[in-house]
Amino acid sequence: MNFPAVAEQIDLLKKGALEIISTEDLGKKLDRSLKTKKPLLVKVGFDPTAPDLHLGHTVLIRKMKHFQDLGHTVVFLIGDFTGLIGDPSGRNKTRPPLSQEEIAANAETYKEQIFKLLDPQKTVIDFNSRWLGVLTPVEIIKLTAAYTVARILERDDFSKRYKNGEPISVHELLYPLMQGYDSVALHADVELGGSDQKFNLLVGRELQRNYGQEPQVIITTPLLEGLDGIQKMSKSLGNYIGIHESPTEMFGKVMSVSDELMFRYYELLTDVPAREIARIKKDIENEKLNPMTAKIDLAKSIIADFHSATAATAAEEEFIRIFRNKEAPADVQVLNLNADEALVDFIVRHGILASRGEVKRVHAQGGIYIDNERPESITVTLSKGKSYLLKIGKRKFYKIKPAD
RNA sequence: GGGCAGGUUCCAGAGUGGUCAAAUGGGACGGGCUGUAAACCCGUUGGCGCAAGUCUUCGGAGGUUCGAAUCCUCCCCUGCCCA
Repeated sequence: MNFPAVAEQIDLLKKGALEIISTEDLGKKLDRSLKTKKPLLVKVGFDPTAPDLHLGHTVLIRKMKHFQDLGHTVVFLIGDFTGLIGDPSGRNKTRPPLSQEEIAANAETYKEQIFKLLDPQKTVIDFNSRWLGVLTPVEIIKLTAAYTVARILERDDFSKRYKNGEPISVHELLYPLMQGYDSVALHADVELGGSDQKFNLLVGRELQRNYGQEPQVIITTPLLEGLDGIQKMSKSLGNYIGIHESPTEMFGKVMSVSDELMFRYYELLTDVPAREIARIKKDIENEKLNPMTAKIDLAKSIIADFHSATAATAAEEEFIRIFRNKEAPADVQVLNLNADEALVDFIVRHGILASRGEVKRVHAQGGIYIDNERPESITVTLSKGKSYLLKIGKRKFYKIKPAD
């Protein structure tokens, strides 16, 4: 394996990374790997719970990919043992233990999702129950002796809970130690994680030192802002783009992102070099480039990652058709009409809008179109045997026609 | 077991006997503008009804009252404190 020069490697690894502890150590490790032709072992831990990844998660996965592209070994570690504790950061709920079957099934789901970005040939999948599950009590005591309570309580969420007099179970304190022990067991050279994982990653360093190993370098990735540009992308906030979404959905969602947030997405969700991003930004400021064009390119790049370049182009054409040319999309949902029916009734019956009141409202605001014209009244009759194009707002299109 | 604070429309959060379908903010939706589903501006945001109006809604069940989200009783749930 031929590795690129160290400086070049660091350049790539730095992009979109929040923090590297330390860049110097990273340089040394890369340098050594270059000389010995031995790839670095890069560890990234994931929860064993059913994954449903969105672009926020891919920031980290992309960083894994960077290591792979540079020829290093990436271990995708499923925390099936630590999952029994549940990382207390966030909430302090103990998780119900998952069965072997569930864990295996979740691992499959993970694979199917991460291999959209990662190279299956170069990805090692491992489970930490392999070594944590066989630790003896003596070994566990040795592990717990390697770290002090005061240090663990430094962790932000622990200290907050402690100060507020909220309960902290003893086993929760073990979580960072167990995760750190993973690094010992794997002899990890590098561990990647989201910025919220910083503390745990640092514990890995300490433990490795304690077990006579060279401490791992840690790289944290930032939390990606959601579509609103303010809160972090999450499923529960509904401000996410899921990696399973259709190209059309993805395209639209990317286009709905503010021009400002677009650059952030460029940085964290594409492999466009930092230099190039800066150029795009400048061109937009100088009005040499239309922000919309840049946003279209971004959307296409993201879609190409999870679908294909062809799908990306198709999504673009569709978008332009609908929003610039204000035409109907290529594939319009077809609804059948077999008897005369008032417009309102038709809309409500098909659940397009929730109630007659809502139809009334939207109509009053000029949001209902039949064959591109605003009907006088919502009680106009749709005649059987005829075809209509119904448009509600800017995005909902329906073709009404008799059943075949 | 005891104490305290709470449970309001999609969310947050006002409202403490009529003027409350319920302030305000967020979100969502619609319109305008635009090379973007950017930004910005305006509007809408319980059901039925063309409307007047009417029905259902403020944790649950009862009750007081001409009238309750607002008062009383019991119950359920959440958070914190004490034991």
